Amino acid sequence: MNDRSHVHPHPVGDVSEPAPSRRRSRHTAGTPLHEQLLAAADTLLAERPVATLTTREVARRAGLSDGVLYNYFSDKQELVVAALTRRFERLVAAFLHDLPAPGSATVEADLLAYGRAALQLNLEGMPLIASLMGDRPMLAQFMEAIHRVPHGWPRTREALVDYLRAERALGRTSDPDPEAAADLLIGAVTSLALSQVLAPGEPGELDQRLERLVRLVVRGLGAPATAGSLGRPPAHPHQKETPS
Amino acid sequence: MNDRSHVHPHPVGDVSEPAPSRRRSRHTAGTPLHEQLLAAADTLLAERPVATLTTREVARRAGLSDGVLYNYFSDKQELVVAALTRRFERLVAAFLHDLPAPGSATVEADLLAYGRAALQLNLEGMPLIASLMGDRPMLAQFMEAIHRVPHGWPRTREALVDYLRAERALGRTSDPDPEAAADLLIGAVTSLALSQVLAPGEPGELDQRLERLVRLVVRGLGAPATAGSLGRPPAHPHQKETPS
Amino acid sequence: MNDRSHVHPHPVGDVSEPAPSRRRSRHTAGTPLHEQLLAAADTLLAERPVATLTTREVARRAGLSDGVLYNYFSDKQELVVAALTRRFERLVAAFLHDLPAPGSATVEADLLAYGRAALQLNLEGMPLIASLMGDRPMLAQFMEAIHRVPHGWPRTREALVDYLRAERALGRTSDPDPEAAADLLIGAVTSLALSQVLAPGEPGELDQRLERLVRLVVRGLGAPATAGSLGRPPAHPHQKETPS
Amino acid sequence: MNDRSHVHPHPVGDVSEPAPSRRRSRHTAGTPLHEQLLAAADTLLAERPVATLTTREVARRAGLSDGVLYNYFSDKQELVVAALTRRFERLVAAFLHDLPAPGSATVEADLLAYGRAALQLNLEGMPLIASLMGDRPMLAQFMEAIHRVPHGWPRTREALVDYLRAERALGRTSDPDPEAAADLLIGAVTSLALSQVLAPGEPGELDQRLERLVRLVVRGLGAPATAGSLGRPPAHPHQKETPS
DNA sequence: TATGAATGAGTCTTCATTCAT
DNA sequence: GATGAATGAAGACTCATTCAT
Repeated sequence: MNDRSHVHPHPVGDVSEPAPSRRRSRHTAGTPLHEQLLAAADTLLAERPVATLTTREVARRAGLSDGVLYNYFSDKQELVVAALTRRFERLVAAFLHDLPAPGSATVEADLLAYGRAALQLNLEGMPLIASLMGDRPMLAQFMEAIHRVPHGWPRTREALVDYLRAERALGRTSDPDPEAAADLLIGAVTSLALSQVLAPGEPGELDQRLERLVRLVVRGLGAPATAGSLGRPPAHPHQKETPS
Repeated sequence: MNDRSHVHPHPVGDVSEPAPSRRRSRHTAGTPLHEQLLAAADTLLAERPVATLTTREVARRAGLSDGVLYNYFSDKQELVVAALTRRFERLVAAFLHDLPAPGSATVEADLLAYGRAALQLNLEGMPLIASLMGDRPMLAQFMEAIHRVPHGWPRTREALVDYLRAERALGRTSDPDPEAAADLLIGAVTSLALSQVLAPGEPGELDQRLERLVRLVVRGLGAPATAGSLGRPPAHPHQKETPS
Repeated sequence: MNDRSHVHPHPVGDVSEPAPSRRRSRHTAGTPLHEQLLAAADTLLAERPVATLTTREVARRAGLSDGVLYNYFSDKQELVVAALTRRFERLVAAFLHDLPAPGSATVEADLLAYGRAALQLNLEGMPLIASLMGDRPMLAQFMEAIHRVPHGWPRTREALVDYLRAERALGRTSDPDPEAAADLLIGAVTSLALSQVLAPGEPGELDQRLERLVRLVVRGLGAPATAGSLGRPPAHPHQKETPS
Repeated sequence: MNDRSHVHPHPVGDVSEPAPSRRRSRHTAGTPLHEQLLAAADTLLAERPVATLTTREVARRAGLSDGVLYNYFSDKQELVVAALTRRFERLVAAFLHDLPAPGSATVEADLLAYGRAALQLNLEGMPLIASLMGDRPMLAQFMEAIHRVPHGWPRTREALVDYLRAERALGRTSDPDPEAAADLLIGAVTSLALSQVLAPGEPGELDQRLERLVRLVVRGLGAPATAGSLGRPPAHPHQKETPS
């Protein structure tokens, strides 16, 4: 993890397997058709904004007929939210999968790993969430669903806070406020992802910006930056200035 | 500016235009219809996501007939993007209006002021931008429009970078990388706004998190945190309260 | 066929389809809706110019709801062109159905039979084609469709050319240029039909003019006119004058 | 006129001058604005099918405001019909302008000249008439207008009939039926123009086909074809056959 | 249960026509 | 008269949803 690895360590592509969802409006849950529909909506969601999906297209993608949907979901919205939720949970799970353990490597390297994973999560999750804002009822239903899951969305922040607390306990940082530090790093990553989504640019540049952010955060944490292990920060791409 | 000012120094509510008369009186006070339509779209935009606007509704809100729109805009999209752009520019203008000058107050207080303004900008601007992601052509047109304006969106980041460079020049910080610091603070604010928009919570809490973030950033900048000068977080920013 | 038969030997009136029940009974006798829509457009086309059809009207005529059209055709234009094409092909088929064989009867009688069939074709086909000229994209699509059919429109000219060549081979004419002769007769018929369509007059008169045309053509072909078999040319309808 | 001159001896381009039309619905006639509107509609008509004109476009083209139209015409239709009529009259006038006098040149050359003029008339007039068929009320109004003019449309046929009668009187033809001969030539030309309009092809080819048709007609008229003066008929462009 | 044909409300857009100025 | 802003009816097309089979 010390090298400049990809920003996509855990590409969360399309559908994997069911992960039996909780309860469904009708009474069917892990039914094959139920599954097929979710999977179809899921792949479609990977391609375009929620608002552009049509029930017919989902059905066609699932290789099913137009009407089945209503045997397994009360609504188009219910189907879409379910697919959205699943997709989101997969993203979160991938994120949580192998975060660096406190005490391993350097704090800076750990946070960089964390940041990269978070960036990946945001790059994929941002469009989902953002385009959901165009549909308030759906957003509401989605937020409700996402918070019902025990280790969902909120866990991502907690994980970082936990890490930062542990490092402080280990004496590797003198971080006065792990939560603020977490907000800072998460925020930076969110913002990076947002700008990338709004105006797609070089992914490489993204990583460079991330490194610089992490370095600054580490500095704020009171831990010595081990700059050497990451290489010198590249000259800023936007504005030429000689680093002091 | 050293005091705990509102998070809403320049509440950019709805349009101040003539409040379109309920029944059109064949010209509504000489106001060009162009303006009326824009204003109508603008107020509507303050209420709900772009995607939910219909041409008919905009017209009705403007107190005009269905077809007028096409006498002033080539498209529904053109009208909406224009309204969106205007709204956005108002937000940006409000943000840029009174940022703290380098060297005034403490760095921490300055940054907090900056952060609050940025938070306000994001709170109002986020829904606009986000819901635009569900409509790629429109997003493209909007991004183009927003970048055409000289002191628009990109200025917000530059303003902070400039501030940080100036403080470093003044010797009040030892910030090695003002741009990264700016990204960090902006990102955190963006992220804060996003989470607030997604799951509305106590606005008071928002400000507290902001303060802690700023404090940490200041620490990262190599300037001594003057925590005391910030005092208690203000009461709710949305509802009007007399500044202490 | 030697007598003065009607000009309408194969009246290609409206569609013979089930005469769409006034109120759709959820499937209308198993007839695919595709067919119903086509038939509805077809009958409408028999009544009025293409440009006056509306999707709603076609649907209503078919006893169906507004949107069905788009389950079977990608476009209003596609439906209309399909109906137009069908109608046209029926006309052509009727025309080609019983053309006189070379060597049968006299050349003059054969050509008169041909001319009458062609006149009929033109009387019905002209309004279809002509009003299509007001809609260039549709005209283009129609022309393409019409030429895709193997024995369609172009066959009508070929049929006459073939006939004339055969007669020459039989020695019944000394026609130096069968194609020009065909163009001449076809053209005259087209023109006759056009003037009839523009300013409807006595159909009987039309036939008289046709006979005189044919007689002249036969003369041009170098075959002896067997005027007797057709009776005297009627007195000129427009200007009374006894033929010398 | 003996050489292969252009098919467009009298290009009837856009508007010339007023030619004070008869009576107008209101009470204005040669008024400048009345004229401007007509001229604008006229030029527009030279470019596209009647059905695609909009009142606004006519007004803009005339450099006038949207509403003026209704001060000079009761209707869009009235304006358009007036413009159409004028245009048509110009075409007819151009056609009648210099027809060959009986006894001049050879009959074949004369008829070829006539044919070319007629072809030109048809090439320009066909689209006008044809696209009018898509609008029956307008067609009716147009036909009425066109027949009110003394030397209008019907004159074109009469002119040829007169010529043929004169030639017969001069003994240069033994034409048994000048009217039929006229129908034949006119028809051929109409048909040629129609096919050109439907499927635009080489204009040169058009002239060749015309020549062959004329030759055949001349043969039918009982006048010796003076082939030499026109050059050999080119091998048929469509189907290879050795001329006998 | 699965199908997919059918529905029809709702969207954007055009354009002839009117009428206050 | 001349203007051009405003109207509003009408048209094409989409798509979630229902329901007979």
